[in-house]
Amino acid sequence: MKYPASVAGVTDEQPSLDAVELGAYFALMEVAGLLRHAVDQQLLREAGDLSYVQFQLLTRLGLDSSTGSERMTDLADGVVYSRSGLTYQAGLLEKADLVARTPSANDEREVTVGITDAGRTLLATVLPGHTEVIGRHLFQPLTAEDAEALADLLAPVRDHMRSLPPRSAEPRYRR
Amino acid sequence: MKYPASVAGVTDEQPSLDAVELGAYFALMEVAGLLRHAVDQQLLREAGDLSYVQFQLLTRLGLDSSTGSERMTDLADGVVYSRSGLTYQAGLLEKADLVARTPSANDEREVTVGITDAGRTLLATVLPGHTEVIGRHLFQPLTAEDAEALADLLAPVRDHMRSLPPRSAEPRYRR
DNA sequence: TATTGTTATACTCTATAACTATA
DNA sequence: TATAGTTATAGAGTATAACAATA
Repeated sequence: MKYPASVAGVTDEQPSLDAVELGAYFALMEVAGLLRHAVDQQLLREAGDLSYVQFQLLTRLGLDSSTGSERMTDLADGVVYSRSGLTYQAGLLEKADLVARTPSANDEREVTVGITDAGRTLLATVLPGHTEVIGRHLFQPLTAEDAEALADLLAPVRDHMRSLPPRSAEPRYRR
Repeated sequence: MKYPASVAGVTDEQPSLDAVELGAYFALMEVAGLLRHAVDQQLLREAGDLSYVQFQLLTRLGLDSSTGSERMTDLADGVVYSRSGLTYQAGLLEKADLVARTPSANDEREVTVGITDAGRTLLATVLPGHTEVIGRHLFQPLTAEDAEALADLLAPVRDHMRSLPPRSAEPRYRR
C-alpha cells in the first residue's frame, strides 16, 4: 500500500505526515479494528456476553492496577470516554458481580471501582483463549524481537496519549 | 506496566503470549482506542457528521484502492464486519453523494461501491486536519525511524490478518 | 444449492444535558 | 463555583434472520 508523499494540499513546506507515517497509521487502525473484532467474537463465545469494553475494564482493574481499583473518571478517560457510558458499563459489571463500587474515603464525591474475586476468576478463565486469539492473529507473523520492538515503540506513544488532556477535562457546562 | 510472565494458567510449557507480547497488545489497543476517539472528535468538528467508520470507508476507496471502488463484501470484511452494517453505512454515504453503488458487470449479484468526486473532495478537505491530529497524538513521541519501524512491523501483521478467513466466510444459515 | 446484497427488527452502546451531592 | 457521578433521553450503530436475485 503506497500513499502519495504529499496528500491533500499538505505540501512539504509544512511538514506533516509523510507517506510512511500515513501508512503506519492506517495499518495500526486496521490491525486494531480487525483484532478487536476477532477478540470480540472470542469473548462472546467463551465469556458469555462479555463485551470488549467490559473486558478492557476488567483487565485495567485486574492487570494494570496494582490495587485492583480505580476512580470512575480515570476509567472513563482511559477506556470508555464518557462518564455516563462508564456508569452504564460499571452498572452492568456490578450487576454481574464482577466489580464493586464504593464511595471514596477522602473525597466523598469520588467513586472507586474495584474488581471482585469473581471478576478475577472470570479474567483468569477468559485469558487463555484470549491470548490464543491474539497470538494467532497479531503475533504469528512477528518474531519475539519484533514483539519487543512493537512494545517499545507503543509504550511511549501510550504514555504520551495518556498525558494529553483527557475527555473529562472538557468543560461540561457552557453558558 | 508489567504483566506476569505466566498469566491465568498459561504455563511456559505451552508457549503462549509472554509478558512482552501482552504489553504490546494492550498498548496497541489502548493507543488505537484513544486515537480513534481523538480522530472521531476532529471529524465531527471539521467534516460535518462524518463518523470514523465512514471516513475509513472513504479512505479505503480513495487512497487504498487504485480504482476507487470495491465490492460490498470486501468492504464489509475490512471495515464494517457485517454486511447489513455496510449496507447501512453505504446508504448514508450514498445519500450524501460521497459514494455510488452500481451492480457489477460480470456477476450481477455483486455491487461495486465507488468514491465520487465529491467524496474525493471531502477527503482532501478533511485530511490536513486529520493528519495534524495523528501527528500530534501518535507520532509526536516517535522519530522518523520509529515511524518507519512501526510501519514495517504492522504491514505484515495487517497482511496476515487480511489473509485469515473473513467474517463473510462464516456460514449464514445453520440448519 | 450457494452467494451477494438488502431489509426488518431488536438491541447495545454512547453522548448530551440536567440533576444531586460534595469540595 | 467547580468537580464527581448518576439519570433521562434520544440517537447512532450493529447484528441476526429472513428475503430476493443471481450463479
